[in-house]
Amino acid sequence: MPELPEVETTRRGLAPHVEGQRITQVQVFEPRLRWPVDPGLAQVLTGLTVARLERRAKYLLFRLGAGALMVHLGMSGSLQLKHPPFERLRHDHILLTLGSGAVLVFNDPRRFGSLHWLGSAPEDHRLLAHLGPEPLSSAFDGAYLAAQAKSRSAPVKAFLMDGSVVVGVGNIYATEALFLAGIHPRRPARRISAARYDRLAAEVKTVLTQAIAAGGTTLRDFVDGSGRPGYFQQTLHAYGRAGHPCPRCATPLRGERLAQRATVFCPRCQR
DNA sequence: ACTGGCTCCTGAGGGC
DNA sequence: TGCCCTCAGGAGCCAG
Repeated sequence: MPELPEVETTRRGLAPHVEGQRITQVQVFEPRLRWPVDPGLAQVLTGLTVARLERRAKYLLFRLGAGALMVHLGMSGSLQLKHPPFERLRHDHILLTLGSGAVLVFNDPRRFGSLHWLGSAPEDHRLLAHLGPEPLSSAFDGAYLAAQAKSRSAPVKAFLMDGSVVVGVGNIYATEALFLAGIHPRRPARRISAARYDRLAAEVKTVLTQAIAAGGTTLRDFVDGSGRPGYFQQTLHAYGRAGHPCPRCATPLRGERLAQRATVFCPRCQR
């Protein structure tokens, strides 16, 4: 399920193959995604050239002139570069043919992903305007987290996964960062010291950086721009390991539901 | 200003 | 073998 490392892995893999390329054909086979695909998308994109492929939060931004094509992979989406002839697979919803002859294929079984055309000032779009800082930027640190947490009674895990606080930290990496920082996921956000937030911010950066280096986490269906899976799942300490011994103290890890999400933690190490 | 719950969707996996 | 049920989850949205 794509979180920030998976989206960044996709961006890095695709960028050299799409930047500078003209979009020569757009085929929409299934417009019913998280948001309905604009019926005019094919018309507006055709003929434009991709200047740069960027990422903001978990959104990919294909910069095209003054505008941008914004793509979200949802939780089962992938963008792959394919070379004709190839067989269109089930759930291949949208195909973008490039001047090079390669085809960018958007596949998404659960259709939680989306494509938007942002005609001008992309960062002002309602889906981007209220996002928090990037977790790997200098704007994100313990002091920032502590300040944000001041009036928050919600569990720290929900706080950490709130995109208006910090972007890109989904269930897997929130679970891992809290484990590494030794913080109980249910602890109210405002009841955590500044020193512990320093540690948490550092662990978020560490786990995301390592996951990017490993090509992301593939639990079921994530593949990068070339169809390759990630292998960070081999490094997970807590996520998906409920009932197994804690890697640190061997106490059985506990699995619970928190804010509609599967949550795993060590009842002894995490306070 | 926050918080928690609901919603979209398909496929995997377990039980029988 | 096959069917049915449950679960998984990103994140926008809404009611309280």
